[in-house]
Amino acid sequence: MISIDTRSRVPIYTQLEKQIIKLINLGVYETDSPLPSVRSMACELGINPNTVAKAYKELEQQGVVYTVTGKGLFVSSSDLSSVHKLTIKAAKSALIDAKNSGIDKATIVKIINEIWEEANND
Amino acid sequence: MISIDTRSRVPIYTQLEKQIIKLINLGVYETDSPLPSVRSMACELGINPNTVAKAYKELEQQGVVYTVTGKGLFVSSSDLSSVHKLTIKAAKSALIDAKNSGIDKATIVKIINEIWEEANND
Amino acid sequence: MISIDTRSRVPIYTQLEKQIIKLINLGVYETDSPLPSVRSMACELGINPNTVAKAYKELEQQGVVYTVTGKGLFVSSSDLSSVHKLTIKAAKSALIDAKNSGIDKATIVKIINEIWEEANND
Amino acid sequence: MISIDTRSRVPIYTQLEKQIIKLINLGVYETDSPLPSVRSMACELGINPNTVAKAYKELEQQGVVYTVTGKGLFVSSSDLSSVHKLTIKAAKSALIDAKNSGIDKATIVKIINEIWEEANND
DNA sequence: GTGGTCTAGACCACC
DNA sequence: GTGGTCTAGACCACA
Repeated sequence: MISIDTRSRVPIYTQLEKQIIKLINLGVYETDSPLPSVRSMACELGINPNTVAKAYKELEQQGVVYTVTGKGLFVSSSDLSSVHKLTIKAAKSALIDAKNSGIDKATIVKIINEIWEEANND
Repeated sequence: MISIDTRSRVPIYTQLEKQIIKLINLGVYETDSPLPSVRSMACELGINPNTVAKAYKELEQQGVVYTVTGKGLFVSSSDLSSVHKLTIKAAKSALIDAKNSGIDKATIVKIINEIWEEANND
Repeated sequence: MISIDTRSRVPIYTQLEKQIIKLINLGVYETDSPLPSVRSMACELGINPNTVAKAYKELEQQGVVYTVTGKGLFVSSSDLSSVHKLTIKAAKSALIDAKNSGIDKATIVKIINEIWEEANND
Repeated sequence: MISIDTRSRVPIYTQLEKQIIKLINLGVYETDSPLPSVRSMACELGINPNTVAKAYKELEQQGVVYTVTGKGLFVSSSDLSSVHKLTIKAAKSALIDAKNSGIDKATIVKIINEIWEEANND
């Protein structure tokens, strides 16, 4: 379910973080359920356990998950607000980038309408 | 006209690239007109000439500017569409992520209005 | 009477130790009276008996309780002064740090009042 | 100026963080001046550069220092408020610990008076 | 030169 | 079993 591109310039632990957040959003990892252990995740992805641990620790600092000593990492509840904040922050950053490139507001609004209209057809 | 934040995690040459593209959009740097020389730009911004050279080189690779040997760098007649496509693609991706997280369309629209309203004051 | 926060970074056995000391101070556990057995304590708190045993063992090493073979653990007649000395030493060290940082005495007094005022409601 | 106890149970990077904060408080590391580089600090203390990097990164997340890419780490200004917050937090934590151990408010107040009265004699 | 990332492998504390 | 810390050493991006 998680794919890592070791050749990408974006750090592996960052890729992991983003994909875990996505999976939490999609409900694959449920509130108060454990994430895969550092070792098993590392083994599955073929990367170093330290790298997984780094991603996990950052997620904990962001309030997305919490540690139970000796048991593992669990998805934090709190209405997923931490996750939402991160997602919104990322979107805002991309939009500011667009504005600074001189992209028209109308262009962006059009894109948004496209994205959310599809949802209405569900 | 160009401001560099040395404390930012965004590389200086990237900041420079983005701001030059913005200035071209605004018409400050006109088609077939020369950009400031590497040395003068570096001096003005108080940064290393190598850094300016790197930004210029990337802009040339993107087709935004072209070199005239012995004369300097000139703004290409290209409509920047290729550069914009990348930026738009990134923004779209972030927005789709937001939608998938269950974030409200209204929330996004509000953010967009915030970002572009500042621009209306120009 | 004892509450354990499994999510806390403070080890469970440490939480247990501190709360037992507090209860002895409050007179809930009286001198030469027995503490709950490892098993019953573990069961009541929903934690591992090994963890309770570890806390009990440390309390014994600190002289807070003593073992009567075959009967259990009893509250020592010690006045806890040795345990308190350690805590006071730690607090004093933190306060000196604060002073050296140029933090105002009033700020500290205010914090103390906040902390102990809650206690007055007991 | 910095001493590390590798045999202590408190992590090396935590010891480093605390001592750096102390040195900033004492004015040894001045605002907008660079900290020793990761490598030189590691060499001087006889520890691994990664460990130093970990301490530095945490300090940055706490807003105590900022990174200038390719240049190094610099002491953040902002009236040292970040540093103060950390120091106060540590003191508060120690005081709560003391209260929970059943230590009297009067005892603490006495300690505070001792500490700050010495200052008046300077 | 600087910090940042990653790996490999060791050891520890906690449960 | 779990996560946390530390080391040794490699490689990269940035200025």
